[in-house]
Amino acid sequence: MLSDVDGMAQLAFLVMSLLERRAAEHGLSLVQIRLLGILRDRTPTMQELAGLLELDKSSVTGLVSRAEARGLVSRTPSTTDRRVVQVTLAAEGRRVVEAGAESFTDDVTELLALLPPASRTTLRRLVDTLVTGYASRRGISL
Amino acid sequence: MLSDVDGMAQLAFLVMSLLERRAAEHGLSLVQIRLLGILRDRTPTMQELAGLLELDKSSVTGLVSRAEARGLVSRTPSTTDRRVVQVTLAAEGRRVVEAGAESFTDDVTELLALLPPASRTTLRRLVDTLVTGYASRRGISL
DNA sequence: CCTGATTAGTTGGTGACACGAACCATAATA
DNA sequence: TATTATGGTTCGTGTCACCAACTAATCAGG
Repeated sequence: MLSDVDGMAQLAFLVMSLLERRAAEHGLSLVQIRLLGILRDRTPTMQELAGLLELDKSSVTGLVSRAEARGLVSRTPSTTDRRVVQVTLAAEGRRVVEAGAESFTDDVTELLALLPPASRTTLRRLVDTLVTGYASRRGISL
Repeated sequence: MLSDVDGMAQLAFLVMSLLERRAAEHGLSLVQIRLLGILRDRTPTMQELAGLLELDKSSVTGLVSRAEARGLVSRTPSTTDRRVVQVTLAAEGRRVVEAGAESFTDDVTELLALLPPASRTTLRRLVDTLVTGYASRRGISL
């Protein structure tokens, strides 16, 4: 049996691989699909995106510019602080990220089918505890 | 509570983040630490590495060349097929990957401390089932 | 044994994407 | 009003992804 550490790492690589594959189907990279995922339910500033994606702010500038060039997102200047922009999902971006999410859901469902139903429920609980516990500890909004 | 899908994705991002941070401490990228991790217990060919890392073989050429330039790995020509090279962990590479693995183990241990001991055991079992089940299905050697 | 096909790995080109330093415009503070 | 801090961008540099094309070596078939 895999150790805790190897198990967590291997599972993470596996899930990343599924996500990358689905992102690639829409001509997107992993970080692009993460960006669009974040924008599904909020309109963060560049700084906030940098924090959420754990990237340098200059990386976020490039990432958002390339996504904007493809019509996936748009930048909205703040009305209260002229230094600030908020990033918003464009219609095309929403279409792409929803389609990707749907395919990825199929992949995860198929993966979890390796477990009996009761174990899936147990896993969901444990994963939720880890993710929300970790986010709490780091002061991150999911 | 997070859905199965969001939970798996968030957990994967979290674990990747821990790994990336530890890799960066040794001046390594995620894919570099993955490469060294693979080389801990085998000496694969370039083709095998391409398969394990799910990368184009030209990407593996670059990755191995950069690692070789840093003294982390070395290429050994095959004695049975002059087209083939096998990639081996060098002493420095072994030092780096063991140190990284140790730090990452600490991170994972701390993360799992969010769960009671019985749940950790349960999680390890479930994760093992998923990872080995998936590998079996894909015909992958872990 | 020779020839054509296939394979292993490399090279070159291209674009994405990471970071750090420096910059400009704007906001906040003294 | 002047100074400091902040938000985002630009520029330079290096990694890293893929694809096409290449070279050298191996394999299969006649």
